[in-house]
Amino acid sequence: MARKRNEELNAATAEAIKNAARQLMAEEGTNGLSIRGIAKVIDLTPPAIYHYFASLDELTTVLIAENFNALADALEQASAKSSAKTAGNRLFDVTLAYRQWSVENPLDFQLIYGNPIPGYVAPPEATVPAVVRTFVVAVSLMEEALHTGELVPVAPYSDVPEPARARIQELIDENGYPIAVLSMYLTLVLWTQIHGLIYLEVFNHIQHNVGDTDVFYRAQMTSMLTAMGLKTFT
Amino acid sequence: MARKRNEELNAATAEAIKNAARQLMAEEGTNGLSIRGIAKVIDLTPPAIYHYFASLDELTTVLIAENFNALADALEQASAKSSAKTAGNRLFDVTLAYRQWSVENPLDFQLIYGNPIPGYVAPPEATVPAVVRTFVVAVSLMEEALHTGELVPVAPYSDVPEPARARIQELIDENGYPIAVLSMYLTLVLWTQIHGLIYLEVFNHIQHNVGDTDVFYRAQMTSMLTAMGLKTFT
DNA sequence: TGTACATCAGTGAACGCGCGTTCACTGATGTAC
DNA sequence: TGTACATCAGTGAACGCGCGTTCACTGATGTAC
Repeated sequence: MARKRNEELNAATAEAIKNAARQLMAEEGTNGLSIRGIAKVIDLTPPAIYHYFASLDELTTVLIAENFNALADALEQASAKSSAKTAGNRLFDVTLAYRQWSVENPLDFQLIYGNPIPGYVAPPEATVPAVVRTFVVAVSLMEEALHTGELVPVAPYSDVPEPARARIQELIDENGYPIAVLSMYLTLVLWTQIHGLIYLEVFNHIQHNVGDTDVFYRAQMTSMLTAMGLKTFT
Repeated sequence: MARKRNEELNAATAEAIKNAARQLMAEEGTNGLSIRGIAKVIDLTPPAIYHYFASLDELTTVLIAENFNALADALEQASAKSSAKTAGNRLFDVTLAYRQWSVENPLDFQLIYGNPIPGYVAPPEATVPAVVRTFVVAVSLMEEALHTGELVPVAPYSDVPEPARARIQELIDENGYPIAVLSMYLTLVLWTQIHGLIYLEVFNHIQHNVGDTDVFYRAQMTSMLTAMGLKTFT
C-alpha cells in the first residue's frame, strides 16, 4: 500500500515533468525545452529530473511517442464517434480531427513533424508504431469507401504512378497490410495535402491569405476527396 | 580607388559571414547559427562581426530576405527559361523549380518556412516583398492559362469558397493585383500542396513511403493541375 | 508498540561548455599637406 | 618624396547568462524485527 502510494507519487512527478516540458515548449518553442527550465517550473533542482529520465534526449523521445499516440487517439475517437456515417464521411471527419489536434497542440505537432531539435534523432522503434497508428485510421476508411463503391476512382487519381506503386506494394507486403495499393496511395496524397495546410497554419504562413483557416481547410478536404472520386459527400 | 578597394573587401567579408552562417545552419540546423560559431569558421574574433551586422537578429533577417529572393530568382528563371511553352506548362516547370530550390537548399527553406528561431520574429517589411515575388511568378502564369482557355475550371476547383473569396478579393483590391480571384485561389491551393510535399521531404517524413520523391512530386503536380482543369499538359 | 535499518527522492556544489554583447584598445592602411 | 594625422577593421578581455550532467550527500519515509 505504502509502496503503491510511492509509485503513484513517482508517476505523478513524471507527469509533472512532462507537463512542464510541454509548457516550456509552448512558451518558447521546441528549443525552449531544457532540464533546468523544467526544474524551475516544477520547483525541483535539475538533478532531481534524472531520477525520472536518463537524459534530455530520453525525455524528448518519450514526449514524441506520446504526441504521436495522442494524435492517433484523437483520430480513432473521431472515427469511432462518426461510426454511423459512411466511410467517406468518416474519413472526412478524421481529416478534420487531424487538423484540430494539430492546431490545438501546435508545439506537439512541431515536435513530431517540424524541424528536429538540433543534434537529436528520434529512435524509430519509439515512434514508428505510433505513426502507423495514425495512418491506419485513415487508410482503413479509404479502403472501406473503395470497397463499398462510395469512392469511384477518377482520373488523375485512379492511377498510381511508378515508382510509388512499387514502393507501396513493398510496404504492404512487408507488413501484411490488408489493403489495396490504391487506398494507400490516395491516403498518402491526402496526407501530403493535409500536412501542407497544417504546416503552413502552424508556422503562421497561411492565415494572411485565406481568412478563416478552419473553413479553408474543410473546403480543401472536400475538394480533394471529391476530385479523388468520393460520392455522396456531406 | 583605394577607398573603393576597401569597400570591396568590406563587402567580401560580409559575404564570408553570410556564407559561414549558411554553412553552420547546414551542419547543425537553423539553431546552430551563432555569432561565435561564424567567427570561428572565418577565423575572426566574435566582436569583429559587429562591424558588419548590428546583431544576430539583423543577420538572420538579412539571410531570410536573401533566401526569399533566391527562391524568387529560381522561379523567375524557370519561368523565363520555358517561355516558349504554354502558360500551363510553364506553371508546371515553376512548381518543379520551387521544389528543386527547396531540397537543394533545405536549411534555407527551413529558415524561411520552418519553425522560427526561438524569440526571433522576422520584420515584415524585410520579407513580405520577397514573398510576394515568389507568389507573383505562379499567379501570373495561372492567370494567363485561365485567359487563353488552356485552363478550364472544373468542379470542385471552379468555385472559390467563402470566406476565402472575400479575403482574396480584399488582397487584390488592396494591392491592385491585376488578376482574377480564381487565379489567386487556385494558386493558393496549389501552393498548399507544394508546401505539404516539400515540408514532408525536407523534414524527412515522406521518403520512406514513396520511393523517389522527385517523381512523386511531379506526379502530384500533374494530378492537381489536371484536377483543376489544365489541358494540353505535358 | 518501539527501535534499527534500508530505501531513494531530492539537494547543493561543481564541472566545462557555449552564448550575445560591450568596451577600450591597436595597428595597418590611406590621406593631406 | 616625406611626414603627420585620421580612419576603422579587427583584437582581447570581460560581463552575465544558461546549459546538461556528475557527484557525494541528506533526510524523510517505509520496512522488518
